[in-house]
Formats: sequence, structure tokens, C-alpha cells
Amino acid sequence: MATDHRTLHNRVLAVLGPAIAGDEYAAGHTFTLQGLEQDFGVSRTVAREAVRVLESMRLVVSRPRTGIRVRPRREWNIFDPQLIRWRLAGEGRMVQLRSLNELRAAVEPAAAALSARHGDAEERARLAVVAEQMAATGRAGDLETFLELDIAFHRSILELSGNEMFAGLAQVVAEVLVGRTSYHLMPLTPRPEALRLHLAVAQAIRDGLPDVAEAAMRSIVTEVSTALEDDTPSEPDDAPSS
Amino acid sequence: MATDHRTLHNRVLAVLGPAIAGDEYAAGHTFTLQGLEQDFGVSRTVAREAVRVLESMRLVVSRPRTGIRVRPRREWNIFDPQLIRWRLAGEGRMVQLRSLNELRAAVEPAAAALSARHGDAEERARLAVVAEQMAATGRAGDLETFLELDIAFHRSILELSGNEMFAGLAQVVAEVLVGRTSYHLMPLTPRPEALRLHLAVAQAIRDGLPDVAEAAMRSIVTEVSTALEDDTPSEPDDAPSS
DNA sequence: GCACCACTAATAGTGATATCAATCTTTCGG
DNA sequence: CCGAAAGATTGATATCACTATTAGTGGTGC
Repeated sequence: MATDHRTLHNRVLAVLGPAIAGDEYAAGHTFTLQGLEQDFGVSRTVAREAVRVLESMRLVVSRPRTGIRVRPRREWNIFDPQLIRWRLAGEGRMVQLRSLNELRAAVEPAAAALSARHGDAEERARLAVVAEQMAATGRAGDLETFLELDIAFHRSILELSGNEMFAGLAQVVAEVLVGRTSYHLMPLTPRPEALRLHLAVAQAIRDGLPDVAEAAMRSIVTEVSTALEDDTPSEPDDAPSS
Repeated sequence: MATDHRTLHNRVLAVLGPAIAGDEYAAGHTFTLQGLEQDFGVSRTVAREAVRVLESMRLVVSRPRTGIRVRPRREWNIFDPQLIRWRLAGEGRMVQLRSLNELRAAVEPAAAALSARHGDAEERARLAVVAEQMAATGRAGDLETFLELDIAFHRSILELSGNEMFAGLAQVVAEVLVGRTSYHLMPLTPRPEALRLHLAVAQAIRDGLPDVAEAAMRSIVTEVSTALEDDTPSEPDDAPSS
């Protein structure tokens, strides 16, 4: 999940990416390769490779004589999990989380229904086990393990749906959950209602009840929505690796 | 929308990207930079930049001594519009379209409802105009203009929803519509029912009726789903620029 | 005098090449 | 069985020639 920092251009990206994604540079701001070389103390090759990546995410365009220009936000590839992580690290965190949650509200119930219909029986059964483990670690207050299980739970459902695009969102959902935890937007011990709902989803999927699974999943994400409205942001306890 | 082919590395990508995305190389297959240099007759610089882009899309990983390895498909950033276009050009076109349509079925009705609630009044009114134009050009059999209007219609709704993530899907939906048209998966003249539904969505959004807008939009995408089940694939009439 | 067009020059990015460093894998020897 | 060395491949730097784009500059015609 964490980005590979072995290469120099990735280390440049780890600084430049969040800066652009966090709106520190207005759309239209231009960099030059030479400027980047100097600012980061890297060779031209490295600077260029970093720019190529930003370009493929549509954060910037590079043109001769003009330099490297920051694109308006609406042109960005905002489904890139890397970009999501960068944005969750910045100012617009809460706005971003609310957007992402609206997306989850649209997709995850549909995925749960599909999973109940088409998912592999063995996998479906395993889901209930994960939900039980979530309840146990949740009540014990082991947030780290809980996060892992939570990610596994939602990932399994998105993958069980049999739809590649839904499965592709697993990475996005994982970023959201990690973000919510590391920025303390998660209650210290998960709400019992949430734990109950996860179990309900798992059982409905296991028992092949699409409508029940869909409704329960919808409850999960709408519960998160209301929580996000109330909660106040805070500093990360452990800066997520970009 | 079309990719910029002015740079060499983009021309390399235009060949290599569709080849990998189209499963011509199994997961685990490795390239070497030297091999790419020779195959494409480009310098190391260019080959590396192309690899960097593929790497940022998570299609490959590059490691010393090992080379450039193709990742399993489930790790790809399948929401990248570039990648979607590459995949729509390949064998798995129909599977991909069905997945994308299931995604649309989850998202677009929700977006339509949000637009009816929160969208700017002027923009909402303009939607009905676009729907009328669609009906006119559709009946006239002007598929090219129809496609443009269709894209504009869906893009407007996704943007009016006020949710950045939904707006980000506009690019994805556009790729789908372009793909369906250029691979002749679109009827020669749009079905009257579809035209009627687009108008219904536009009017419901204009009149601030979320539930009606949502239901009508749901009808649009489910109609497409059933159409996709029956239709048989065919060759592109004009290869879409990658 | 003003508008417009063509030419010119400066400025980035683009592409190629050479060279060395770092790293991972495999193999071979103890 | 373990560890060290060798070999292969990417990673990084430096440098040069090329090209596209823009801004200026000057001339021409109205």
C-alpha cells in the first residue's frame, strides 16, 4: 500500500504531489525543470520522471517554452489512490472525505447486493468470520487491527461483486479508512451499531439475501456520513506514508 | 480528450499501453529497458519515461535486476481514463463495458438526484435544452453530434451533483460513450425510449424532483445494460485515438 | 498613426548518449 | 546450509544537439 521510496523521483513526488494536490499552487502556476532540479537537488532525469508521473495523473501539463503548468482541479484523475492519499493529507481533507463517502454510498450497497447474488460461497462465508473479528478487536479497542479487518471486509465485498470497477474501488476505500483512522476521525472504540451492521451485511451476503445486504450496507455508509458532519478534524497521529 | 502524441514517450505508450492493457502479456511477464529501446527504436530516456507512466498506472513494477514486470490486473488503476480507453480497444471490450455500465448504474442515478437538489438553477435549466437537441440530432441520425451532446448531458449531471468524485467519473463515462459509438454498439438511430428518458431526467432535475430524476436515470442505464447483453461486438469504424 | 504580418531570437522542454552507482538474484564455494 | 562474489539490470548524473513555442521587432500597407 505504501509508496516505494527507494527511487529518487518518488521522493520528489512525495513532496511535490501533496503540495500541488493540496492547492499550494493555483491552477496555472508554472514550474520549470531547472527550478525543480535546484529545489530538490536532483538531476534533470529525475525531475523529468517526476513530472511525467504528475502529467499522467493530469495534475500538470508540460510544454516547451511554457514550462510545467498546474491544471485546474477538475481535470485531475481524482480516482488515483495516490492522489486521494495526497489530498487527504491536505487542507481539503473533510471535503474530500465527504465526497468519497457519497461515492461509497452509491457503490458499496450495490456491490453488497451483487456479492450476495454471485459471490463464491466459501468467500461469502468467510466474510462473517471477519465481521466477528471486527467486533472482537473493536470492543477491545485495538484500532490498528480493527482498521486492517475493516479494510479487508470492504475489499472482500467489492471484489466478491464480480465487477472489476467495483473491485478497483477497494483501493480507494482503503485510503479512506486509513485516512479516517490516522486523522482521528474514527471513534476510539467503534460504535456498537456499526459493528452490528457489519455483521448483518456479512450474514445477508452469506445467506444470499441481496436486498438485506444492500440495505444494511447503506446504513453503514449513511451512518458514516452523519458522523462526518459532526466530527471535527485534527492532526494526524502518524503521518501516513505518501 | 485525445492523447498528445507530440512526445516520443507517448507514442511508445500508445503501443505498449494497449498491448499490456489488452492482456497480450500475462501478469508476471517482464520487459527490459534495453528490449524496449530496441523494439521501439528510442533512447533509454524515452523508454524510462514510458515505463514511469505505466508504473504510475500500476500496470507494471520496475526493479533492478528483475526488469519491468507486468502486474496482475486486479492491481491496476482501472479508473484511469487512459487505461479504460486502452482496454476498450482490446479483446475484453464487452466485459469492460458491462462492468462500466454497472458502475454507471450505481452512480449516475445518485448524481441525478443530487443535481436536482443542489444544482445551480441556470445549469439545471440548460440540461433540458441539451436533451431537446439530443432528440433532434438523434432522430436526424447525426450520430457524431449526438455523441457530443450525450457526453455533455451526462457530464453536466455528474458535475452538477456537486460531488468531485462523481464529476471525476465524467471522463470515464465519456470514454464509455465514445467507445460504444466507435465500436458500433450504439443503434444507428437512438431508441425513442432513450430520448424520452433523457428528457425526463432533464426536466426532473430542472424542476427539482430528485426521486423522479433518479428513477429516470436508472431506467437509462438499465436500458443500456439490456442492450449490451444482446448486441454483438464489431470492428471499429474509426480507431479511437489512444 | 495604427493595424497587421513576417521574421528573428530567446527560452524551455525533448531526445540521445555515455558513464558510473546501486541493487537484486543467482551461483558457487566452504 | 550459509555466505560471499559475480553478473545483470535498473537508477542517477552529466552533457549535448534538437525542436517547438512564444515574445519581440521591424517593416508594410492602409
